[in-house]
Amino acid sequence: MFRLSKMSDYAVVVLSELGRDGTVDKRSATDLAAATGVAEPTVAKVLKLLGAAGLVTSQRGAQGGYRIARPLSRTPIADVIVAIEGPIALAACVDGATGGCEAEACCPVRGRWDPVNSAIRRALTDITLADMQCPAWATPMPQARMAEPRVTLAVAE
Amino acid sequence: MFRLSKMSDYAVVVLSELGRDGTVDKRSATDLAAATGVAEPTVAKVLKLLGAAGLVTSQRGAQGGYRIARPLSRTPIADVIVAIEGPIALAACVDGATGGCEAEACCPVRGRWDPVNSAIRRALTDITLADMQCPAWATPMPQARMAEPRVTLAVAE
DNA sequence: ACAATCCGGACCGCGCTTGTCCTGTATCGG
DNA sequence: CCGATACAGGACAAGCGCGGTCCGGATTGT
Repeated sequence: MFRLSKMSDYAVVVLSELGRDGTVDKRSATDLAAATGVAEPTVAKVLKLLGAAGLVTSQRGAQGGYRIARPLSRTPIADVIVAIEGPIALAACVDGATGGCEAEACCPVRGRWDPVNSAIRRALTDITLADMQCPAWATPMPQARMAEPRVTLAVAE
Repeated sequence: MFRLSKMSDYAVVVLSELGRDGTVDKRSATDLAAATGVAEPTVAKVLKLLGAAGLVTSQRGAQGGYRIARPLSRTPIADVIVAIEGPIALAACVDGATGGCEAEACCPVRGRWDPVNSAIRRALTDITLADMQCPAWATPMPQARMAEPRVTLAVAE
């Protein structure tokens, strides 16, 4: 599988809603939760992470809310994923995984995932959030089709 | 992160060892465990999965062992990942995730991960196991450097 | 100044992945 | 023919990260 966390999915949903057809309105977390159907605390958490990464700006206080920092077409998905999940890397032995594999006989293929990581990084920076927007329902949030055309995409199998 | 499971890493290590400089020798799981430094039960589990996917052939009984089905240059990493982790997909709502998100207000971006999945699939099929082999230590398994040059690869951050 | 409202950080339970072990089966050597 | 070796398949326990929730502090409008 590839287990991109569900949070990143939520982030894309929220950002898409927040930047729908170039809107720069201030939207509250509660409002976004209602519009996207995602639980409110979860939306708040996602927005928090996105704010820390600079993808959205926040306005506190009454009548406050969130605003997108850049248009969707200028926001590669890589940025969203990094904001939610941290640095993109494939290898298991990443960011000091408690002692580095095993002390003895350490990974013979250490660092060999680099070309793979680079390829994926490139793929993810080439696609922006705007590319993920379906022009059809870019306006009133249809919210119709339920659960059939899963994404899955088997490779070889 | 991207959380490619550690098992896939082991699979690459084991396959690389098994197909080192075009060898087609029969190797036992115990032998491979000793050569790679990975725990033997884990090696057995990985080899089992690889065998089910047809990436290695097995010979049971005394003097049995495993053999690679194809040279490393003909084995894209995508095959290995699919063998270990299952179909490659990024979205969270994959393979009937118990009711499909939430019944109501289902993912507004359903299916929008397709271009991302395609791009990653392409990147993973373009790189073979041979590309991950460092020509320098393709021969006697140096097993020297310990734990410094992590893979990590931050994207934007 | 008060109150409504919203952001920020901390916390905890659940599920998955990881790693191991055990039993059964097939093959080869003696 | 029998025993030893080595793979096959499943079940099982532990560790960890994710997901989801809550509460406190800050801020703005009235």
